[in-house]
Formats: sequence, structure tokens, C-alpha cells
Amino acid sequence: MSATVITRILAMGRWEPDARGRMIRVAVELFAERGFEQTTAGDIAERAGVTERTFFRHFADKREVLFDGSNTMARTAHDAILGAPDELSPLDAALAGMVAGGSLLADRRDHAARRSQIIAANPSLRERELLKLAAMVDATAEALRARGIAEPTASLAAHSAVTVFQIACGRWVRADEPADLAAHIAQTAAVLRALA
Amino acid sequence: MSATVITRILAMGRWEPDARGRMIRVAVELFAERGFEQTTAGDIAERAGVTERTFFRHFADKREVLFDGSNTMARTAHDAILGAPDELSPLDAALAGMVAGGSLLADRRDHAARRSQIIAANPSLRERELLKLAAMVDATAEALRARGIAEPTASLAAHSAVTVFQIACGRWVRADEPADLAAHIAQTAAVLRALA
DNA sequence: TCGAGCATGTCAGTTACTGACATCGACCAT
DNA sequence: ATGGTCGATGTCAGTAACTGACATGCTCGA
Repeated sequence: MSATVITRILAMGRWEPDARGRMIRVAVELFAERGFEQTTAGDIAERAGVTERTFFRHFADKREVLFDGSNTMARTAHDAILGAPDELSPLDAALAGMVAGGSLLADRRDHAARRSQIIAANPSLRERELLKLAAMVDATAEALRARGIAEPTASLAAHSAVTVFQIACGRWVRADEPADLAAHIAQTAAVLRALA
Repeated sequence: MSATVITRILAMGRWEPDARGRMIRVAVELFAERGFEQTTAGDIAERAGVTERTFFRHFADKREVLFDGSNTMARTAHDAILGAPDELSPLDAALAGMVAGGSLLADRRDHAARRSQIIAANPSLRERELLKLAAMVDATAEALRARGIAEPTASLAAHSAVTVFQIACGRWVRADEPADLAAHIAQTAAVLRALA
């Protein structure tokens, strides 16, 4: 139906062919403008020039649109851990995974900060973020087990590394003078080691 | 209206006066019988002899009915940390909080196991559990800060302690021969210390 | 040119919640 | 006792997040 085509043309200044990408971009816009709860799935779909049904075919639920890259990041971490030097301790191997995963965000600090603000403003988004972090813990633990690390060491190291990642990310996006995410990870990891 | 009274009398063998407690008990029953998604809020309300609206006045959402005690546990941990001996390290103080919080579960291992099975079977319940654990991390970190511990040490120790708690709980409910939860916590904490 | 396959549109339905208002019993002051 | 407030509940109507079933149109290889 050409009506939707017209909607599309009116909606964006320049045409962006990938519907999925459009929905993600538009969702971030709307969430930032009026908040997550105040934005309906229909709103996002409309501004992206698709149907609400199409939105839900691409994203399992409304929150998911904010977490599109998270699987990739977990897989990246996983693979990096598998490829890390044998002599690394479990914690160091896991941290290497975090650095690798984090490198995917390297050139998108402003986007990450934006997203992080939206998520912080809504408990149900925070909930989803925790689930994604838990998936990252699982992927990390599995990679460690593949390196021959037994439980509960694998889980503990995975949890520790992801915690470091999480805290480092928070400091990274909030930092006044931008430093590398990897630097924040190293720094936070050092504090962790001093705990025991 | 006496119809609901009749429903109530038919629903339970013996009369249990506390509506909230009834809803919780009934919800666990139904979730175990037919699963979380297959149970509507109306089902729970009906079997508990109340209205769906009443259910939602007691619980912010359907999942919340499974997490009633979690605030109490976080507060207990918080208070225990504040009251712990000054000479304890941040991690040890946080772990003392976990033991205190865990003591609330001491005599309900079977209930905890039941609940844990239900939660494990449903991603959205797992999500809510993660949120509750995050609240426990927050409470723990706050208590540590009140003891004069600075960031990010406070957060790191809090995360570490709650991770230990989480893993220890899992092993506790799954253990063949029942040991103390506190024992599991101590044991898991020892593994954590060996990481660094 | 046909047909398979895939992304999308359309439409109707279920269920999780929410707001507004009425009711009812307990308890308290007069 | 009488009236009044308060807290918990019932009733009802509404919104929005999803879901299933089916139709349509576009692309691409045989």
C-alpha cells in the first residue's frame, strides 16, 4: 500500500532502507523524547513507517529494541576467551573477554551514554539489561569451562568479570575526560583484586 | 457479597484469614501445576477467593507474587552489615550480611527449592529475580558505604557477596544431603578468594 | 513465466494492568 | 446508639502489549 510509502518518505529526511535499523533508531529517539512508558509500540512502528505487527516480528517485546547488539557482544566475549593465551588465570581470561566485548562499543560512547540514561530511567528496562548481563555471565562461564575450569570457579570468575565490566562501563560513560573503556576495566579489576 | 465467601470456603479446606498470604500460596500452587504463563492473574485471584483487581492492589504485577520476602531479606542484610564488627574487611562484612539474609530461608529449604524451580522455568521470572538480587546489591553497597568504604570498592564487594550468595543458594537447594546455607556461603566465598 | 519463499499488512483476540467510583465493616468520637 | 472516617474490597470500563491466522506482494531462480 503506497500510503505507508508516503508515511516513510514524510517520516525521515533521507531514506534508510533497513527497517530494523530504522525502528531501533526511532525507538531511541522516542524514548529519549517522551520516555519509555509514554511511547507505544505503535508509535515506534508508525514513525518508522511499518506496522505494529512488523515491529513485534523483529523484536520479541518492546524493550528488546534497545538491546539489539547484546548477543553479539556475548559471543564476542566468549570467542575471545576461547582464544586467550593458556597461561591466563580464569579471572584474567574472563576479563580479556570483557575487553573484547567492550571494544564493540569503543567508537559509540555517546550512543552508549544515551542508551544508558534511558535504561536507568526505567526499572523494566533495567530488568532487561540485567537479563542480558546474565546471558553474558553464562557465555563467559561456558567459555571458561571449555578451557577446563571447573565449577564453581568458572561461574565465580564469570560473575566477577561481568561485574567489573558493568561498573567500568558506568564510569566510562559518565567520565568527564574520555578514557578508554579498556582502561576503566583494568582499573576496576585492580580494585576487585584488592578485595580478597 | 456472599458468593465470594462461598468461593472461599469451597476453595480451601481450612480457612486462612490473610488474603495476601492466600494469594501467594495459591500462586505457587498454580505455577507449579500448569506453569507461569498458563496461569492468569484472574485464576490466582479466583482460587484465593478475591478479585483480580485485589490481586493487583497487593502485587505490582503478576511476577511480584513470587518475591514477597525479598525486601525483608535485603533490609536484613543491610542491617547486619551495619552491625558487623568494625575490623571486618569490606568483603567479609558484606558476606556477613548475606549469611544474615540467608538465615531467613533456613527452615524453608523445600519451599525455596520449589520456588527456584518455577523461576528457572521462566525467563521473565528469572528477570525479576535478577532485579531483586540487584536491589540486594544496592542495599549491601549502601551499608558498606555507611561503614566508610569508598566506591568502587563498596559496589565491587557488594556484587561479589551477592554473587556468592546466589551461587551458594543454588547449591544449597540442589544439594543431596542438606547442609547449612551458611556453610555453602563460606565454601563458595573461599573459592572466590582464590580467584584473585 | 511460473512458483517458492520471505517480509509485511490486516484483523481479531487474549491478558496484564490501571483509574474512577461504589460498598462494606471496623472503629472512634460524640 | 449515631454519625463519620478509614482501609480493604468489589465493579466496570479502558489501554496497550503481545499473538495467531490468513492474505498480499516482491524477489529470485528454474
